[in-house]
Amino acid sequence: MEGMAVKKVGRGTYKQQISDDLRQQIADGTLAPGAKLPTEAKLTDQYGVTRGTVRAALEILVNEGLIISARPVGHFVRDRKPMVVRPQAEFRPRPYTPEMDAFMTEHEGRAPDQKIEVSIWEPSGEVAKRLQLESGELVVARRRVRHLDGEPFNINDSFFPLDLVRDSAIMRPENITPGANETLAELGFRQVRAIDEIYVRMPTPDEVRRLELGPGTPVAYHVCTGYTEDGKPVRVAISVYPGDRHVISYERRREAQPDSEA
Amino acid sequence: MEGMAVKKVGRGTYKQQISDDLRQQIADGTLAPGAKLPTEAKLTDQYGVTRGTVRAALEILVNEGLIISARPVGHFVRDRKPMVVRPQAEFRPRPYTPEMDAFMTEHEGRAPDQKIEVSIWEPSGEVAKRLQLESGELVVARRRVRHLDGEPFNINDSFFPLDLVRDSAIMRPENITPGANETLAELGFRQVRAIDEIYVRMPTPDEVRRLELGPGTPVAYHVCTGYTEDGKPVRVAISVYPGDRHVISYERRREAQPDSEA
DNA sequence: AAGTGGTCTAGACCACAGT
DNA sequence: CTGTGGTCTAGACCACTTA
Repeated sequence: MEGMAVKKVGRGTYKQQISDDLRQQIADGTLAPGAKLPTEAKLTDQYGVTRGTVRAALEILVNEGLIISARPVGHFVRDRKPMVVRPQAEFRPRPYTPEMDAFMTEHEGRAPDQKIEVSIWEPSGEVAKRLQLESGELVVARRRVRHLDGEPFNINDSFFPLDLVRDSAIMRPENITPGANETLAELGFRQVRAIDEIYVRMPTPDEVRRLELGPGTPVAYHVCTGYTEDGKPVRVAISVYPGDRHVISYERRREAQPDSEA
Repeated sequence: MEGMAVKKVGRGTYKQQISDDLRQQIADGTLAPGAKLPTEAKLTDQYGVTRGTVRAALEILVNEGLIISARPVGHFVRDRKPMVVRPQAEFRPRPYTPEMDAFMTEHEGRAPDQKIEVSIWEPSGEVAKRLQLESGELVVARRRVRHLDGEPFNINDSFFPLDLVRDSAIMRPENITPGANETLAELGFRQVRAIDEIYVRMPTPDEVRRLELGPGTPVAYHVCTGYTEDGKPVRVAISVYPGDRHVISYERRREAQPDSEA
């Protein structure tokens, strides 16, 4: 039988030994993707520890994103990237076709639910700093969650200084067909420069809620700040990409294959 | 007093209420970066629950990467990006200066420890698939962990089909000054195309060990596959970037500020 | 020596799905 | 109903660092 008793035999704590054992079974296919793990009670017997210890071991695997807990049914091996997602997505720092998302999505499925929430906000410190706002200045937030096949796919929030866009199309919750950047340009704030920052981190509870994330799912956090000719920041776009639903992928041609000599 | 008893008052489980409370204190600066949290015993008193429940709450924050546990000293608010790291790093899909890393690092500090482990491996499924190897074919692995100021900074492993590079400079553990790609080109395998894939996920235990990662630290996982003119894959480079030590950052100029209208 | 967090046990009650 | 995982309690022992 797999999962023999663990007491006194191996190295490390019990929960480590147990999670290592299960992780190995997942890696070598003994526990295939989608397979149901033994119940906590069974694992308790097999390994000869208490339920709490078994749960601690399972929690490790949950936090690694290897298994999920489907509430009163059991634990299951997670489908690694069962994913719809982004084959051949564009990742181009430089303009190719205007109005193209730096992380433009090629969806075979549909992407409905362009519900955009427009509201006036006191900006978070992060946004205020990038827009160089004095304390008390407000921003217009255009917040949306993009969906794909009914599932939340990513977060796409944009922030503009309220002073700049008051009464413009940007403040209306409809989709802006020419694009917010074009609207901004018509208001006299054409962006000529942008700084992109990409962070990798665990999601906030708010992101967990909006994207319906499971445990063990990190996100890529992309902040794009757009500047006008004279260096004034006029727009901050924040995108959040769940790690389990996205692969950033691109292709390079010609000579000089980077990634350094190793 | 902050952290009043939690029983029966708020919504959600106790550990949720407690972690929410602490998270709020971290967000609003009541608990500044680097600050020490109350001991588990104190929190136990303050919230009126058992130590196990307090620990469950703290574990949530640890897994979110908000706090760290410095073993027998206490829990501390994590310094968000206290980081050396990559201001203005290049992120250029296209060649600018040859031999430049797609994720080239600008280090103010030093980057010693270019220890490279060269070994002959049975390739993992991931590598074998990308190199289109038959089962049984071996690869040469050049594995290294780059350090910055003595701390592990990222993983940089390259894999080449053994047949192609046998007895070449690639099999020697020294740094290859002209670059592995140049060496490969001299062997007749000039790369003209590369496919990059970037995943965001939690680290494997192996990565945790090599990079000395703490809990709650996701990684960006970058796979670069290089192809010759006739479409033969000759090189797979795998880089792993800890989320707590890297910011991928780049700047764009000129018109067309992507990131889509929102 | 004292105090910290890390681990484990033993037992209890709950909400929720499927039978 | 039964069985599942989710939560919580109460108490114990340990390893480690610091004073």
